[in-house]
Amino acid sequence: MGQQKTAPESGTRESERRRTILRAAIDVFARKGYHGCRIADVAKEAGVAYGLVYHYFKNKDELLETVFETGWSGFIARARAVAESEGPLVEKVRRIADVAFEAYRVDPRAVKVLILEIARSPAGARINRQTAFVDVIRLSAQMFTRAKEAGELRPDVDPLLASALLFGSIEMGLTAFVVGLADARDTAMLERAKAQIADSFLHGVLLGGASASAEPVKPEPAKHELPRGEDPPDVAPLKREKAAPRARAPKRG
Amino acid sequence: MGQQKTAPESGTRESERRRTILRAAIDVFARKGYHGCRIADVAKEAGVAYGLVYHYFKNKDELLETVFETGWSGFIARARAVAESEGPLVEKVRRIADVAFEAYRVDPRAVKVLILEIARSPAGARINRQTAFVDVIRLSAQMFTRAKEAGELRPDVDPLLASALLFGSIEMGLTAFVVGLADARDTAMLERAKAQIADSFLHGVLLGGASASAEPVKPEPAKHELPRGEDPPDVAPLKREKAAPRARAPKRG
DNA sequence: CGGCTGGTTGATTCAAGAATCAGCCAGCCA
DNA sequence: TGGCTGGCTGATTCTTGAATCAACCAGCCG
Repeated sequence: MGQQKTAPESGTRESERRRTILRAAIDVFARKGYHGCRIADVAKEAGVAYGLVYHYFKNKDELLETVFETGWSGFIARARAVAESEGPLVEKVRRIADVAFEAYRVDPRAVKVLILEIARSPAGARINRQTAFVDVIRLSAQMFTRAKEAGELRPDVDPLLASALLFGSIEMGLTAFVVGLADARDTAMLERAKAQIADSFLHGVLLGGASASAEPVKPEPAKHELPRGEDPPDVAPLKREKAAPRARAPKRG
Repeated sequence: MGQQKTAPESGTRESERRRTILRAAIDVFARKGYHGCRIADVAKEAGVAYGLVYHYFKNKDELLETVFETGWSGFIARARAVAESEGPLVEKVRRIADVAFEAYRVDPRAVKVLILEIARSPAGARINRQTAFVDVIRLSAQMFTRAKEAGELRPDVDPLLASALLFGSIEMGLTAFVVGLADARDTAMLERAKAQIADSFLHGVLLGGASASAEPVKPEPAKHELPRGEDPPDVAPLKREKAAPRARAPKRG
């Protein structure tokens, strides 16, 4: 009684429908959060019958898990390629930032789900969510260890910590966009953010203080400071969806 | 008809029971996550009848909200005090890192809940969870803006982004402990992490490259590199609790 | 001492929503 | 054309767990 769920057709060409549903899931998760939405929402978003979701995915958890695997595995692969490549640390760090921001550019919703729902919260139980997160950090920690042996790193810098800090910076940088603190439509801002993350990180970590070819990527020196058009949009310019799913009976109102 | 729930006695001396329950909630949330636990778990942990939880808290959400307010407001207050104080940026940044790590030292569980459940996830709907998070970033962004005007910051550094990066680093540094990547019982490691975060961040951001009085706090130059006793504990040394709450009927075999 | 007050109990109620399943229908082969 | 296959449907079932509430008890006051 095998699962005919995966790939009814040839290898990569999994059912069109399955992908539609997955896509819808990403969107809905991004909008309402994993716990804040019901399977019915996903089905509706996909324009598909409720039951069909269960035809393609064992349960809600597997849905999230799949979103995770799909998105994360791609990122890990790219990050690993960079981390294990040859070349100066400076380059690698910049390219890792590239990978992350490119992922965001291509599919912000997916990144949002990855960051908000999966990377942290003990939400979807199943897979090694945390483990996976930890994996990337380990991966890049090795990179730093090698860099350190090669004398590219300040000797007092702990590779593991450095790795954590790099991804912390990247993640929080992205979070700023995800959460709406910064305007994600502002491409220039994205570019600047990416550059600044790599730069800030490197200059603090590299052996030779503020040297090490600071501006290689962006041509403009320092065009605009706070790229958003208006001044700081009060408190939170984020979308602020419906975001109040639970709380059925307010006890004594 | 008013809520006799809060503070049946004098102001600060809220019912002993209430605090017991709150404490239990923090512990259980930290262990299983907000969505992964039932009120019954909290009650059991507190050694208290199920119904009593509802005597002191309107509902599950309010419980999380209270955990949030309790923990976060303290942190914000301290962070604000630092950010708005007089003195060189270097000092302030170091003190902010202090505040965060001190909070962790005092009550790691609470910090875990704050980081994993509240700061990010669209979990507990109610309060401005995200807003609060955003607030701190704004707060420190102002600090950076002023620093920049005072010429303490590289001119090409965006204050908002810098702020995000600082907290990203701090948060991810803490997450490393929260998640078990690093051993939280290793006090030296905590100290080093704190120092390294501030240092790395500053040197990349400050006007004068790698200058600016690097080692003010820690006396030892570079004692141990990877402070954990053993070598990298495979994949994930984290507690790995039960962490598989959902998934009732596995459909077909 | 007897009855009142308010913290405490936990079985019961109830709604949400995950998962199921009995079929429907479109395309295809004989 | 008739019947078969398998993707697809969505009302129905079933489980979970939040929230309620009627009763209980300990101390206290009159």
